[in-house]
Amino acid sequence: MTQVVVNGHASTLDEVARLAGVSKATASRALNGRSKVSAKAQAAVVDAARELGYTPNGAARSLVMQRTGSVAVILPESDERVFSDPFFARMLHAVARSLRERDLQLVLLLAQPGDEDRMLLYLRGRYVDGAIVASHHRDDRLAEHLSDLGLPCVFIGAPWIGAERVPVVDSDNAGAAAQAVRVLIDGGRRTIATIAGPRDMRAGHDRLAGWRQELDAAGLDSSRVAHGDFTEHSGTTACAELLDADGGSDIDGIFAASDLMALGAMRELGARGIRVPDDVAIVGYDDLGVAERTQPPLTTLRNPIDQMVTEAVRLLVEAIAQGGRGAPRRVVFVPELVRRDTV
Amino acid sequence: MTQVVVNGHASTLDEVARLAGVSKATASRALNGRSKVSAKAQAAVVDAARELGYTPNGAARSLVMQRTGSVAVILPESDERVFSDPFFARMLHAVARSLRERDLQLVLLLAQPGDEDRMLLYLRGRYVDGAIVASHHRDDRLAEHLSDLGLPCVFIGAPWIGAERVPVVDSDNAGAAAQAVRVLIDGGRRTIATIAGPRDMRAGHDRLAGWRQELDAAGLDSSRVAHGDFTEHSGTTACAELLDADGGSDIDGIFAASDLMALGAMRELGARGIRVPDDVAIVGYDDLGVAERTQPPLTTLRNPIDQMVTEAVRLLVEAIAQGGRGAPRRVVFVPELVRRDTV
DNA sequence: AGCAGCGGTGGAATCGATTCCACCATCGGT
DNA sequence: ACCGATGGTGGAATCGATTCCACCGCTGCT
Repeated sequence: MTQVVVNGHASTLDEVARLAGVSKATASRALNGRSKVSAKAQAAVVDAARELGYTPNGAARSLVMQRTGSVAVILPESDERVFSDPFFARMLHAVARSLRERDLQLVLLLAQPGDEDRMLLYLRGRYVDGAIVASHHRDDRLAEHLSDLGLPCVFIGAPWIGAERVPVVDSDNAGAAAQAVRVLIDGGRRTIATIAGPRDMRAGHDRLAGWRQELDAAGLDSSRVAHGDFTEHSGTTACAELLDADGGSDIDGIFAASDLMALGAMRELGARGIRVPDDVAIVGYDDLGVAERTQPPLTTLRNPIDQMVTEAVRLLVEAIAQGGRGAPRRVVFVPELVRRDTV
Repeated sequence: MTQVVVNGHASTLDEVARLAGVSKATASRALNGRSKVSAKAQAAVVDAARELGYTPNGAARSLVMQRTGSVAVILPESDERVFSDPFFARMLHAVARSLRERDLQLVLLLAQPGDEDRMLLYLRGRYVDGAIVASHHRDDRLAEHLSDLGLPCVFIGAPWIGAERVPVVDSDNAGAAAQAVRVLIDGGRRTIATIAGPRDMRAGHDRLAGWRQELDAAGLDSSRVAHGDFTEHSGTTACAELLDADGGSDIDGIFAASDLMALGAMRELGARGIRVPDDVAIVGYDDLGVAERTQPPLTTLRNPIDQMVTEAVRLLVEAIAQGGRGAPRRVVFVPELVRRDTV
């Protein structure tokens, strides 16, 4: 590799052009390859660029192109959650792959609770061409802000506020929860509790609603609810709460709104000598690896993260190409039931 | 909040100035507050800016200022590892806090194994003012590349190659490992094994070296080594390997190079009916939360992540201010032993 | 009254790229 | 031999901010 002569500062296109004996215009054309350049000029420019270790200045380039070549992934979530929940790991992995294919740089913005303002400033500064937003809370006005901003964006999971103003890729949380309940009922269970997610999150809310709706439709009791926060520990606590409530010992089925909570619940059941699935059947949600490794392996609903992400990136790229015009679209995927041994 | 009239495009300083009835120069001064502006002009500009929902264009600004106001955190690590290892969570949390205090935007770059080139292109494009690099592998030439680039950077944990060319904030892994061994010896243990980290990572290598050196100094056997990859599962496997080797049943002390591996080892010991610390004493490494919650609570070495990060950010800001000149500094923190109940 | 000094101000240069537009060869066709 | 395409090229405008520098009108001093 012929290497770089830096004399203190990064080299500019002007220097490359001078060294190659052509104008800036020709140098730019030679490097970007859009327009025709003579073979001789082409070679001279490429050599000069290599010799000087030239890389275009991003600021200058995006100033004139109105494009930065990078997109933000925004996680409006405390960072403990981001790093403890396998959902995010899987999602980021998929986003990274998807963006790589399209030659875009991923910029991850961790939006701390108190820090939204700086983040918005960053986005309004047009440091990125667009944004993908995943999972957020009830009182979050991010959708409106982004929509006001005119910054192309796609939400993974519908926001509480302003969902109609932005493109959304979602999964049918309520339908999936109903599916889980149906499986439990079909397995002969009649007293079905749920360990629900946080009330202020879409996924938590909708899965609870689906559970309730399906039980009501079947004429069964839909009052046995305990809330967790999707973590294993909260699953254990919630399960204990359910079992200790009036008539808790009647419970013969549990729908947990995440696999981690299901795992926590199974630990609690195990500790009390309650057998799964003999005494209590249990269905989780997500299927991101944990479910296969529980004892026994967990029946769950596969969260179609990869598909959602692929679609989200497709929509975002489309929106960027259109300059943000075009009606907000909405795509919904349906989670698939994965039968294992807990039901 | 008076809101924003967007007529398709983001508003510019020129528009603000016109609306306020002043020149661009005065408008800029009023908004940045560096130089004196009359109270009247000041108010007019601020009002106009609010009315138009003005935010400076980042590209234009950093083009002239030679400064972007954001710094990259580079994790040259597969993203499964990034999201499964609590080390990264804690580190990012600390970095985010530290940067927030200094009004810098954090940009997280996940450097996939095959993706370094795009990342380097991004860095050479000067989209960020500096970079913090954490944890990386043996064959990684990132330090050299960054040094060639002239981009201010700080490494957390010394890189294998080119460490002398970049500022480094490190912890004394070898010294800490030696400390662990000493505690085990002082507790009367004589057959001390280690579950080491990956050979191709600094932390793995140095902790192993410290363990060996201290045992050699004490005239004890330093041949009982099994390697893991810092995860819980690998700890279980490595522990089984140690116990099943020749004379494995003599082992009465284990130093694990991470708490997660220590946890995995304890599970294996438990499964075999070997008591901790009665039969085998064990010391972990990291103390990022897991260690307090093991059964019994784990004696370990506290990885001084918060301090390292704070110092790294300090050094980086300094380097940015100096324009990257100044000799690369090196700061080393000493992990502290946290006594709990496994030794 | 005259002049230095200072708070404010606007015009113009600057950062480093892309791209429009005008221009000049050269070539092929009649 | 002339005329219109072409294919390449460079000068200059452009993107949107910051900042240098020249300048203006005051005040306050001698």
